[in-house]
Amino acid sequence: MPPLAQVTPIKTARRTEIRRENERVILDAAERVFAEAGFGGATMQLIADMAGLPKANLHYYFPTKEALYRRVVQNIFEIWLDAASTFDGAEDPATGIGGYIDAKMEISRRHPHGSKVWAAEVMQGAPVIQDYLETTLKDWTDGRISVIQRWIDQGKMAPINPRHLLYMLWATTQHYADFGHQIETLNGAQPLSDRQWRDAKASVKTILLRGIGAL
Amino acid sequence: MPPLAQVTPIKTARRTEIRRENERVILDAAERVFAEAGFGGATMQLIADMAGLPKANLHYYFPTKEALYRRVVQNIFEIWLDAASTFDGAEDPATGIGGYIDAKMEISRRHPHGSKVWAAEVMQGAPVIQDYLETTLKDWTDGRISVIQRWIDQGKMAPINPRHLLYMLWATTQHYADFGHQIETLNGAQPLSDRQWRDAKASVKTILLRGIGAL
DNA sequence: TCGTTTCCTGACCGTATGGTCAAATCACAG
DNA sequence: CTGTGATTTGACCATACGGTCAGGAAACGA
Repeated sequence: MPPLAQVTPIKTARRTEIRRENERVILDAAERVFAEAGFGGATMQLIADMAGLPKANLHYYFPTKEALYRRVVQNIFEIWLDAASTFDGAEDPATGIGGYIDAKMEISRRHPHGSKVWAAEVMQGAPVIQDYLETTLKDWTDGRISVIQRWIDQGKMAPINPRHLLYMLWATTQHYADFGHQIETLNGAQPLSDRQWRDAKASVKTILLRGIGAL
Repeated sequence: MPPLAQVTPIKTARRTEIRRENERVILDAAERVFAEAGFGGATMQLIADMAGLPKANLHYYFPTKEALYRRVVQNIFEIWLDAASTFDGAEDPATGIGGYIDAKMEISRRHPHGSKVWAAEVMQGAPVIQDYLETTLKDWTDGRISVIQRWIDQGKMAPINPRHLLYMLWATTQHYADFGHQIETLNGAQPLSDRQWRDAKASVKTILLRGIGAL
Protein backbone atom coordinates (compact mmCIF):
# COMPACT_ATOMS: atom_id res chain seq x y z
CA MET A 1 0.00 0.00 0.00
CA PRO A 2 1.48 3.32 -1.06
CA PRO A 3 1.74 6.08 1.56
CA LEU A 4 -1.31 8.20 1.96
CA ALA A 5 -1.21 11.23 -0.26
CA GLN A 6 -0.82 14.29 1.91
CA VAL A 7 -3.82 16.52 1.44
CA THR A 8 -2.13 19.40 3.17
CA PRO A 9 0.76 20.35 0.90
CA ILE A 10 3.58 19.33 3.26
CA LYS A 11 5.50 18.22 0.21
CA THR A 12 9.02 19.45 0.98
CA ALA A 13 8.47 19.43 4.70
CA ARG A 14 12.11 18.88 5.52
CA ARG A 15 13.35 21.70 3.32
CA THR A 16 10.71 24.07 4.58
CA GLU A 17 11.72 23.22 8.12
CA ILE A 18 15.42 23.75 7.36
CA ARG A 19 14.72 27.14 5.89
CA ARG A 20 12.46 28.21 8.72
CA GLU A 21 14.91 27.09 11.38
CA ASN A 22 17.96 28.66 9.75
CA GLU A 23 16.20 31.96 9.24
CA ARG A 24 15.16 31.92 12.86
CA VAL A 25 18.68 31.21 14.10
CA ILE A 26 20.12 33.91 11.88
CA LEU A 27 17.53 36.48 12.89
CA ASP A 28 18.06 35.75 16.58
CA ALA A 29 21.80 36.14 16.25
CA ALA A 30 21.43 39.26 14.13
CA GLU A 31 19.12 40.88 16.67
CA ARG A 32 21.68 40.37 19.41
CA VAL A 33 24.64 41.57 17.39
CA PHE A 34 22.85 44.59 15.96
CA ALA A 35 21.74 45.53 19.48
CA GLU A 36 25.18 45.15 20.98
CA ALA A 37 27.21 46.74 18.20
CA GLY A 38 24.80 48.84 16.16
CA PHE A 39 24.30 48.43 12.43
CA GLY A 40 27.69 49.88 11.56
CA GLY A 41 29.56 47.95 14.22
CA ALA A 42 27.93 44.63 13.47
CA THR A 43 29.71 42.30 11.08
CA MET A 44 28.26 39.47 9.09
CA GLN A 45 31.08 37.29 10.35
CA LEU A 46 30.10 37.93 13.96
CA ILE A 47 26.45 37.19 13.27
CA ALA A 48 27.47 34.03 11.45
CA ASP A 49 29.62 32.86 14.36
CA MET A 50 26.84 33.55 16.83
CA ALA A 51 24.39 31.66 14.63
CA GLY A 52 26.84 28.80 14.20
CA LEU A 53 26.78 29.04 10.43
CA PRO A 54 29.33 29.93 7.77
CA LYS A 55 29.12 33.52 6.64
CA ALA A 56 28.30 32.57 3.06
CA ASN A 57 25.23 30.79 4.35
CA LEU A 58 23.87 34.04 5.74
CA HIS A 59 24.09 35.59 2.31
CA TYR A 60 22.17 32.66 0.92
CA TYR A 61 19.18 33.48 3.13
CA PHE A 62 19.59 37.25 3.29
CA PRO A 63 21.23 38.82 0.26
CA THR A 64 22.76 41.79 2.07
CA LYS A 65 23.50 43.00 5.57
CA GLU A 66 20.90 45.70 5.13
CA ALA A 67 18.23 43.18 4.08
CA LEU A 68 18.93 41.19 7.24
CA TYR A 69 18.75 44.34 9.33
CA ARG A 70 15.42 45.32 7.77
CA ARG A 71 13.91 42.00 8.71
CA VAL A 72 15.11 42.38 12.29
CA VAL A 73 13.60 45.83 12.58
CA GLN A 74 10.34 44.76 10.99
CA ASN A 75 10.03 41.86 13.41
CA ILE A 76 10.36 44.25 16.32
CA PHE A 77 7.78 46.58 14.90
CA GLU A 78 5.29 43.72 14.67
CA ILE A 79 5.84 42.78 18.29
CA TRP A 80 5.32 46.41 19.20
CA LEU A 81 2.08 46.51 17.21
CA ASP A 82 0.75 43.48 19.04
CA ALA A 83 1.25 45.14 22.39
CA ALA A 84 -0.27 48.32 21.05
CA SER A 85 -3.58 46.56 20.60
CA THR A 86 -3.82 46.22 24.38
CA PHE A 87 -4.94 49.80 24.38
CA ASP A 88 -8.10 49.03 22.50
CA GLY A 89 -11.43 48.09 23.93
CA ALA A 90 -10.74 49.51 27.36
CA GLU A 91 -13.49 51.45 29.03
CA ASP A 92 -11.37 53.59 31.30
CA PRO A 93 -7.78 54.87 31.36
CA ALA A 94 -6.77 52.77 34.37
CA THR A 95 -7.31 49.50 32.51
CA GLY A 96 -6.39 50.74 29.03
CA ILE A 97 -3.22 52.57 29.93
CA GLY A 98 -2.39 50.27 32.80
CA GLY A 99 -2.62 47.27 30.51
CA TYR A 100 -0.53 49.01 27.91
CA ILE A 101 2.20 49.69 30.46
CA ASP A 102 2.15 46.05 31.51
CA ALA A 103 2.41 44.88 27.92
CA LYS A 104 5.25 47.23 27.07
CA MET A 105 7.18 46.43 30.22
CA GLU A 106 6.86 42.77 29.33
CA ILE A 107 8.28 43.47 25.89
CA SER A 108 11.19 45.32 27.46
CA ARG A 109 11.88 42.29 29.60
CA ARG A 110 11.50 39.65 26.91
CA HIS A 111 12.88 41.46 23.90
CA PRO A 112 15.59 43.80 25.17
CA HIS A 113 17.70 43.33 22.06
CA GLY A 114 14.86 44.16 19.74
CA SER A 115 14.00 47.26 21.70
CA LYS A 116 17.60 48.45 21.45
CA VAL A 117 17.73 47.89 17.71
CA TRP A 118 14.54 49.88 17.34
CA ALA A 119 15.88 52.68 19.52
CA ALA A 120 19.15 52.87 17.61
CA GLU A 121 17.28 52.89 14.31
CA VAL A 122 15.10 55.81 15.40
CA MET A 123 18.03 57.68 16.98
CA GLN A 124 19.88 57.55 13.70
CA GLY A 125 16.97 59.09 11.85
CA ALA A 126 15.02 55.93 11.00
CA PRO A 127 16.78 55.40 7.66
CA VAL A 128 15.08 52.03 7.22
CA ILE A 129 11.65 52.39 8.81
CA GLN A 130 10.85 56.03 8.13
CA ASP A 131 7.79 55.01 6.11
CA TYR A 132 6.44 53.01 9.07
CA LEU A 133 6.75 56.07 11.28
CA GLU A 134 4.87 58.19 8.78
CA THR A 135 2.07 55.71 8.17
CA THR A 136 1.41 52.93 10.67
CA LEU A 137 2.84 54.66 13.73
CA LYS A 138 1.23 57.99 12.89
CA ASP A 139 -2.17 56.40 12.39
CA TRP A 140 -1.91 54.40 15.58
CA THR A 141 -0.83 57.48 17.51
CA ASP A 142 -3.67 59.61 16.19
CA GLY A 143 -6.15 56.91 17.08
CA ARG A 144 -4.88 56.57 20.62
CA ILE A 145 -4.89 60.34 21.07
CA SER A 146 -8.57 60.32 20.21
CA VAL A 147 -9.28 57.62 22.77
CA ILE A 148 -7.41 59.51 25.48
CA GLN A 149 -9.11 62.76 24.56
CA ARG A 150 -12.47 61.05 24.88
CA TRP A 151 -11.57 59.83 28.36
CA ILE A 152 -10.62 63.39 29.25
CA ASP A 153 -13.89 64.74 27.87
CA GLN A 154 -15.77 62.14 29.87
CA GLY A 155 -14.01 63.29 33.03
CA LYS A 156 -12.32 59.95 33.50
CA MET A 157 -8.87 61.52 33.77
CA ALA A 158 -7.18 64.89 34.10
CA PRO A 159 -6.92 67.19 31.06
CA ILE A 160 -3.38 66.52 29.97
CA ASN A 161 -1.85 66.58 26.50
CA PRO A 162 -2.47 63.04 25.18
CA ARG A 163 0.49 63.18 22.81
CA HIS A 164 3.00 63.84 25.56
CA LEU A 165 1.39 61.16 27.68
CA LEU A 166 2.04 58.65 24.90
CA TYR A 167 5.66 59.78 24.69
CA MET A 168 6.02 59.30 28.42
CA LEU A 169 4.53 55.81 28.19
CA TRP A 170 6.97 54.84 25.45
CA ALA A 171 9.92 56.44 27.19
CA THR A 172 9.39 54.94 30.64
CA THR A 173 8.63 51.41 29.49
CA GLN A 174 11.32 51.14 26.82
CA HIS A 175 13.88 52.61 29.19
CA TYR A 176 13.97 49.32 31.07
CA ALA A 177 15.19 47.58 27.91
CA ASP A 178 17.29 50.25 26.25
CA PHE A 179 19.06 51.32 29.44
CA GLY A 180 18.93 47.88 31.00
CA HIS A 181 22.67 47.77 31.33
CA GLN A 182 22.71 50.99 33.32
CA ILE A 183 19.88 49.77 35.53
CA GLU A 184 21.69 46.50 36.05
CA THR A 185 24.91 48.28 36.97
CA LEU A 186 23.07 50.44 39.50
CA ASN A 187 21.50 47.25 40.82
CA GLY A 188 24.89 45.92 41.85
CA ALA A 189 25.64 44.32 38.48
CA GLN A 190 22.61 42.07 38.95
CA PRO A 191 19.71 41.71 36.52
CA LEU A 192 16.40 42.73 38.00
CA SER A 193 14.73 39.87 39.85
CA ASP A 194 11.11 38.90 39.34
CA ARG A 195 10.25 40.90 42.43
CA GLN A 196 12.12 43.93 41.17
CA TRP A 197 10.40 43.73 37.81
CA ARG A 198 7.04 43.66 39.56
CA ASP A 199 8.13 46.66 41.59
CA ALA A 200 9.20 48.48 38.45
CA LYS A 201 5.89 47.82 36.74
CA ALA A 202 3.93 48.87 39.81
CA SER A 203 5.98 52.05 40.25
CA VAL A 204 5.54 53.13 36.65
CA LYS A 205 1.83 52.38 36.69
CA THR A 206 1.19 54.05 40.01
CA ILE A 207 3.04 57.25 39.19
CA LEU A 208 1.68 57.61 35.68
CA LEU A 209 -1.92 56.66 36.45
CA ARG A 210 -2.03 58.95 39.47
CA GLY A 211 -0.25 61.58 37.38
CA ILE A 212 -3.08 61.62 34.89
CA GLY A 213 -5.74 61.49 37.58
CA ALA A 214 -6.91 58.01 36.73
CA LEU A 215 -6.51 56.51 40.19
CA MET B 1 61.34 100.30 24.24
CA PRO B 2 60.73 96.54 24.35
CA PRO B 3 57.15 95.37 24.62
CA LEU B 4 55.81 95.06 28.10
CA ALA B 5 56.41 91.62 29.50
CA GLN B 6 53.08 89.83 29.78
CA VAL B 7 52.47 88.95 33.39
CA THR B 8 49.67 86.60 32.48
CA PRO B 9 51.34 83.77 30.57
CA ILE B 10 49.72 84.45 27.22
CA LYS B 11 52.97 83.38 25.62
CA THR B 12 51.86 81.17 22.74
CA ALA B 13 48.41 82.69 22.58
CA ARG B 14 47.96 82.02 18.90
CA ARG B 15 48.91 78.36 19.10
CA THR B 16 46.75 77.82 22.15
CA GLU B 17 43.85 79.37 20.31
CA ILE B 18 44.42 77.25 17.22
CA ARG B 19 44.46 74.09 19.29
CA ARG B 20 41.41 75.03 21.28
CA GLU B 21 39.43 75.97 18.20
CA ASN B 22 40.40 72.90 16.19
CA GLU B 23 39.60 70.56 19.04
CA ARG B 24 36.22 72.24 19.42
CA VAL B 25 35.42 71.94 15.72
CA ILE B 26 36.48 68.30 15.68
CA LEU B 27 34.52 67.43 18.82
CA ASP B 28 31.39 69.12 17.48
CA ALA B 29 31.61 67.24 14.21
CA ALA B 30 32.39 63.98 15.99
CA GLU B 31 29.40 64.36 18.28
CA ARG B 32 27.10 64.76 15.31
CA VAL B 33 28.56 61.89 13.32
CA PHE B 34 28.69 59.49 16.25
CA ALA B 35 25.07 60.34 17.05
CA GLU B 36 23.88 59.86 13.49
CA ALA B 37 25.89 56.75 12.62
CA GLY B 38 26.94 55.18 15.91
CA PHE B 39 30.53 54.44 16.82
CA GLY B 40 30.83 51.61 14.34
CA GLY B 41 29.14 53.44 11.52
CA ALA B 42 31.05 56.66 11.98
CA THR B 43 34.19 57.14 9.89
CA MET B 44 37.10 59.44 10.57
CA GLN B 45 36.79 60.66 6.99
CA LEU B 46 33.18 61.72 7.55
CA ILE B 47 34.03 63.52 10.76
CA ALA B 48 36.94 65.22 9.01
CA ASP B 49 34.73 66.37 6.16
CA MET B 50 32.13 67.72 8.56
CA ALA B 51 34.84 69.52 10.51
CA GLY B 52 36.35 70.89 7.31
CA LEU B 53 39.77 69.42 8.06
CA PRO B 54 41.92 66.75 6.44
CA LYS B 55 41.61 63.37 8.06
CA ALA B 56 45.26 63.29 9.08
CA ASN B 57 44.69 66.43 11.08
CA LEU B 58 42.15 64.64 13.25
CA HIS B 59 44.75 62.06 14.13
CA TYR B 60 47.11 64.86 15.09
CA TYR B 61 44.72 66.03 17.81
CA PHE B 62 43.15 62.70 18.71
CA PRO B 63 45.38 59.68 18.24
CA THR B 64 42.60 57.16 17.57
CA LYS B 65 38.91 57.05 16.76
CA GLU B 66 38.27 55.59 20.18
CA ALA B 67 40.14 58.42 21.93
CA LEU B 68 37.99 60.93 20.08
CA TYR B 69 34.87 59.01 21.02
CA ARG B 70 35.88 58.92 24.68
CA ARG B 71 36.24 62.67 24.76
CA VAL B 72 32.80 63.11 23.21
CA VAL B 73 31.20 60.82 25.77
CA GLN B 74 33.03 62.47 28.68
CA ASN B 75 31.87 65.89 27.55
CA ILE B 76 28.28 64.71 27.62
CA PHE B 77 28.67 63.20 31.04
CA GLU B 78 29.94 66.53 32.38
CA ILE B 79 26.95 68.39 30.98
CA TRP B 80 24.73 65.80 32.59
CA LEU B 81 26.47 66.24 35.93
CA ASP B 82 25.93 69.99 35.81
CA ALA B 83 22.20 69.52 35.40
CA ALA B 84 22.20 66.93 38.12
CA SER B 85 23.24 69.54 40.64
CA THR B 86 19.86 71.23 40.14
CA PHE B 87 18.49 68.59 42.41
CA ASP B 88 20.48 69.79 45.37
CA GLY B 89 19.48 72.41 47.87
CA ALA B 90 15.77 72.08 47.18
CA GLU B 91 13.46 72.05 50.16
CA ASP B 92 10.58 70.19 48.57
CA PRO B 93 10.09 67.75 45.69
CA ALA B 94 8.12 70.21 43.57
CA THR B 95 11.08 72.57 43.23
CA GLY B 96 13.83 69.94 43.33
CA ILE B 97 12.36 67.48 40.90
CA GLY B 98 10.58 70.15 38.88
CA GLY B 99 13.85 72.00 38.41
CA TYR B 100 15.62 68.80 37.49
CA ILE B 101 13.03 68.06 34.81
CA ASP B 102 13.45 71.57 33.43
CA ALA B 103 17.22 71.21 33.33
CA LYS B 104 17.17 67.82 31.66
CA MET B 105 14.57 68.87 29.10
CA GLU B 106 16.79 71.83 28.28
CA ILE B 107 19.72 69.48 27.74
CA SER B 108 17.62 67.34 25.45
CA ARG B 109 16.80 70.41 23.43
CA ARG B 110 20.28 71.90 23.28
CA HIS B 111 22.40 68.76 23.11
CA PRO B 112 20.37 66.17 21.22
CA HIS B 113 23.45 64.67 19.58
CA GLY B 114 25.25 64.26 22.88
CA SER B 115 22.25 62.59 24.43
CA LYS B 116 22.07 60.11 21.58
CA VAL B 117 25.74 59.25 21.84
CA TRP B 118 25.28 58.63 25.54
CA ALA B 119 22.23 56.47 24.93
CA ALA B 120 23.96 54.41 22.27
CA GLU B 121 26.97 53.95 24.53
CA VAL B 122 24.83 52.65 27.37
CA MET B 123 22.70 50.50 25.07
CA GLN B 124 25.82 48.75 23.84
CA GLY B 125 26.89 47.90 27.37
CA ALA B 126 28.84 51.07 28.19
CA PRO B 127 32.18 49.70 26.93
CA VAL B 128 33.83 53.08 27.39
CA ILE B 129 32.14 54.62 30.44
CA GLN B 130 31.39 51.57 32.55
CA ASP B 131 33.61 52.94 35.33
CA TYR B 132 31.58 56.17 35.41
CA LEU B 133 28.40 54.20 35.84
CA GLU B 134 29.88 52.26 38.71
CA THR B 135 31.35 55.24 40.54
CA THR B 136 30.07 58.73 39.78
CA LEU B 137 26.61 57.76 38.59
CA LYS B 138 26.09 55.23 41.35
CA ASP B 139 27.12 57.73 44.03
CA TRP B 140 24.92 60.44 42.57
CA THR B 141 21.98 58.06 42.36
CA ASP B 142 22.36 56.84 45.93
CA GLY B 143 22.54 60.44 47.14
CA ARG B 144 19.40 61.46 45.32
CA ILE B 145 17.55 58.40 46.54
CA SER B 146 18.31 59.53 50.08
CA VAL B 147 16.96 62.98 49.38
CA ILE B 148 13.76 61.60 47.86
CA GLN B 149 13.33 59.15 50.73
CA ARG B 150 13.65 62.01 53.19
CA TRP B 151 10.91 63.89 51.37
CA ILE B 152 8.75 60.82 51.60
CA ASP B 153 9.47 60.41 55.30
CA GLN B 154 8.58 64.07 55.82
CA GLY B 155 5.25 63.51 54.11
CA LYS B 156 6.11 65.88 51.28
CA MET B 157 5.31 63.30 48.63
CA ALA B 158 3.75 59.89 48.17
CA PRO B 159 5.66 56.77 49.20
CA ILE B 160 6.99 55.62 45.86
CA ASN B 161 10.19 53.77 45.04
CA PRO B 162 12.77 56.56 44.59
CA ARG B 163 14.94 54.51 42.26
CA HIS B 164 12.19 53.93 39.75
CA LEU B 165 11.22 57.58 39.97
CA LEU B 166 14.76 58.50 38.92
CA TYR B 167 14.59 56.09 36.01
CA MET B 168 11.32 57.66 34.93
CA LEU B 169 12.85 61.12 35.13
CA TRP B 170 15.78 60.07 32.97
CA ALA B 171 13.60 58.19 30.53
CA THR B 172 10.99 60.88 29.95
CA THR B 173 13.38 63.78 29.59
CA GLN B 174 16.00 62.07 27.44
CA HIS B 175 13.28 60.66 25.22
CA TYR B 176 12.80 64.09 23.68
CA ALA B 177 16.41 64.03 22.47
CA ASP B 178 16.95 60.35 21.71
CA PHE B 179 13.62 59.88 19.93
CA GLY B 180 13.50 63.41 18.62
CA HIS B 181 13.29 62.19 15.07
CA GLN B 182 10.21 60.12 15.83
CA ILE B 183 8.60 63.02 17.67
CA GLU B 184 9.40 65.31 14.78
CA THR B 185 7.92 62.87 12.27
CA LEU B 186 4.72 62.60 14.31
CA ASN B 187 4.69 66.40 14.46
CA GLY B 188 4.29 66.60 10.70
CA ALA B 189 8.04 66.51 10.00
CA GLN B 190 8.41 69.76 11.92
CA PRO B 191 10.74 70.32 14.87
CA LEU B 192 8.94 71.22 18.07
CA SER B 193 8.28 74.95 18.31
CA ASP B 194 9.06 76.99 21.42
CA ARG B 195 5.44 76.67 22.40
CA GLN B 196 5.48 72.91 21.92
CA TRP B 197 8.63 72.58 23.99
CA ARG B 198 7.00 74.53 26.79
CA ASP B 199 4.00 72.26 26.49
CA ALA B 200 6.22 69.18 26.65
CA LYS B 201 8.02 70.44 29.75
CA ALA B 202 4.74 71.33 31.43
CA SER B 203 3.15 67.99 30.58
CA VAL B 204 6.06 65.98 31.92
CA LYS B 205 6.27 68.04 35.08
CA THR B 206 2.54 68.02 35.74
CA ILE B 207 2.10 64.30 35.28
CA LEU B 208 5.19 63.28 37.21
CA LEU B 209 4.77 65.73 40.09
CA ARG B 210 1.11 64.86 40.48
CA GLY B 211 2.06 61.22 40.10
CA ILE B 212 4.32 61.39 43.14
CA GLY B 213 1.83 63.46 45.12
CA ALA B 214 3.93 66.61 45.15
CA LEU B 215 1.34 68.94 43.65
C1' DT C 1 67.13 86.74 10.95
C1' DC C 2 67.63 82.07 12.53
C1' DG C 3 66.75 77.82 14.99
C1' DT C 4 63.16 75.22 17.23
C1' DT C 5 58.76 73.59 18.06
C1' DT C 6 54.16 73.01 16.70
C1' DC C 7 50.95 72.34 13.17
C1' DC C 8 49.38 70.67 8.68
C1' DT C 9 48.51 67.28 4.98
C1' DG C 10 48.89 64.28 0.71
C1' DA C 11 50.29 59.85 -0.05
C1' DC C 12 50.58 55.51 1.53
C1' DC C 13 49.82 50.79 4.09
C1' DG C 14 47.79 46.64 6.28
C1' DT C 15 43.64 44.84 7.50
C1' DA C 16 38.83 43.80 7.86
C1' DT C 17 34.57 43.77 5.72
C1' DG C 18 30.54 42.93 2.61
C1' DG C 19 29.74 40.32 -0.96
C1' DT C 20 30.57 36.65 -4.91
C1' DC C 21 31.18 32.21 -6.95
C1' DA C 22 31.74 27.62 -8.29
C1' DA C 23 31.92 23.24 -6.71
C1' DA C 24 30.17 19.89 -3.47
C1' DT C 25 26.36 18.04 -0.82
C1' DC C 26 21.74 17.04 0.25
C1' DA C 27 16.53 16.62 -0.21
C1' DC C 28 13.22 15.10 -3.05
C1' DA C 29 10.25 13.29 -6.98
C1' DG C 30 9.60 9.89 -10.33
C1' DC D 1 18.59 4.57 -8.73
C1' DT D 2 18.61 8.88 -11.28
C1' DG D 3 17.90 13.58 -12.39
C1' DT D 4 16.81 18.14 -10.65
C1' DG D 5 16.86 21.82 -7.87
C1' DA D 6 17.73 23.59 -3.23
C1' DT D 7 21.38 24.10 0.18
C1' DT D 8 26.10 24.51 1.93
C1' DT D 9 30.69 26.38 2.12
C1' DG D 10 35.73 27.42 1.44
C1' DA D 11 38.15 30.42 -1.31
C1' DC D 12 38.33 34.58 -3.29
C1' DC D 13 37.80 39.77 -4.58
C1' DA D 14 37.29 44.81 -4.45
C1' DT D 15 36.73 48.32 -1.44
C1' DA D 16 36.82 51.15 2.55
C1' DC D 17 38.63 52.05 6.75
C1' DG D 18 41.83 53.34 10.71
C1' DG D 19 46.10 54.68 11.14
C1' DT D 20 51.13 56.18 9.73
C1' DC D 21 54.69 59.07 8.02
C1' DA D 22 57.68 62.26 5.91
C1' DG D 23 58.13 66.59 4.47
C1' DG D 24 56.55 71.28 4.30
C1' DA D 25 54.34 75.49 6.43
C1' DA D 26 53.51 78.39 10.18
C1' DA D 27 54.24 80.15 14.91
C1' DC D 28 57.38 81.32 18.26
C1' DG D 29 61.57 82.67 21.19
C1' DA D 30 65.90 84.91 21.02
